[in-house]
Amino acid sequence: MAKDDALDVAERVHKAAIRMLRAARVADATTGLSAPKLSALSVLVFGGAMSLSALAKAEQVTAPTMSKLVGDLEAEGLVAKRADKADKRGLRIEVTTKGRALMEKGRQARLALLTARVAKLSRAERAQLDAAAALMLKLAASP
Amino acid sequence: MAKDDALDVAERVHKAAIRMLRAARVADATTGLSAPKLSALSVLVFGGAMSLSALAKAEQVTAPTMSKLVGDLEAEGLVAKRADKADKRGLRIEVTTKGRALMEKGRQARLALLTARVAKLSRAERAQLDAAAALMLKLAASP
DNA sequence: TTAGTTAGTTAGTCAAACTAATTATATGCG
DNA sequence: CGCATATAATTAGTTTGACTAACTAACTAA
Repeated sequence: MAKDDALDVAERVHKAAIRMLRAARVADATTGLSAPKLSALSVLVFGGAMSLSALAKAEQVTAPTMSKLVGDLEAEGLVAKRADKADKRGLRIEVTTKGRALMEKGRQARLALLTARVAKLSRAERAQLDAAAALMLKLAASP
Repeated sequence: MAKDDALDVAERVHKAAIRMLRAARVADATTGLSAPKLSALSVLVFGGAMSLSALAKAEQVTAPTMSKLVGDLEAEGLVAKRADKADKRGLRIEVTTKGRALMEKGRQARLALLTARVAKLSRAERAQLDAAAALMLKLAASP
C-alpha cells in the first residue's frame, strides 16, 4: 500500500503543515512587528537568553543580519543586550517584559485562529493531532 | 484532562509544525532560488497556471510585489506569461519545463530530508502522521 | 457613453538578506 | 611567553523583496 510509504507521508505532512501555518500567518499583523522580528523574539522567549550567534543560527540567518534585527528590537525596548561574564566578546540577548508581552500577543492571535478551528474537531481527532505533534517534533529534532 | 483541550492541541501542533518546517528549510539552498520565488513557483506547479493577482493572493503579497517576482522568474526562463484570451487586461502565468524541473529539485531535497526521518518511524506512527496531515489541511481550509 | 472598477506595471522607499572587512578578545602551539 | 589563528559582534555596501502611490488599459454597468 502506497499510503503509508515514507515519502508519501512526508509529502502530505509537509504540504499540510505549510498550508496550516500559512493560514495562521494572517494573524501576525496584530503585533505590528515584522515576521523576522517576531520569530526571533519567539526563539528568545522559548529558548531563553542566548548569544547573537546562537540566535542567528537558530533563525538560519548570518550574524550581521541578526545583529541588525537585535539592534532594532533593542531600540524598541523589546530585548536587552547584556555582556557575557565569561567571554568579553560575547553577548547575552534577553527579552524584556515588554518584548515578552508583545510576542505573547502575537502568539495568542495566531493560536486563537487555530484554536477556533481545532475546537470544531472531534475529541478523537484532537487526540490524533496531538499525537502527530509529538511525532513532528521528533522529526524536527532528528539528527 | 487538559491534554486534549483545543488551545493546548493548537499550541502543540503549531509549535511542532514550525519546528519541522524550519528543519526542512535548510534544504532550499540546493535550488539557488530564493524562498519567495521557490514558493511562488510551487504554487504555480500545484495550482496550475493563474493570473498575477490570484498568485499574489495565494502568496499573501501585493500585486506589484508579485509582478516583480514573476518578472524575475520570467527572465530566468522559469515561467512564461501568456495573454488571457477572455480578458485582455489579464495574464496567465505558466511554469516552463525548466521551472518545473527546478521546483521539483528543491522539493525533492526538502522531502528527502523529511522522508529519511519519517522512514525511521513505525508503521503505526506513519499512519498517525498521515491522518494528522488530513486534519491540518482541514484546519487550513476552515472558514 | 461615460463613470467606476479591475488587472497589471512603474516608480520610489524601506526592511532584511547577503558578503567583505574591522575590532576586540580567546585560544593554542612552538 | 608570544604570535598566529580563530571566534564574537559590528560596520559598510549591495541586492532582493516588501510596501504605497500613481499610472495605463480594458472591462462593466447605469
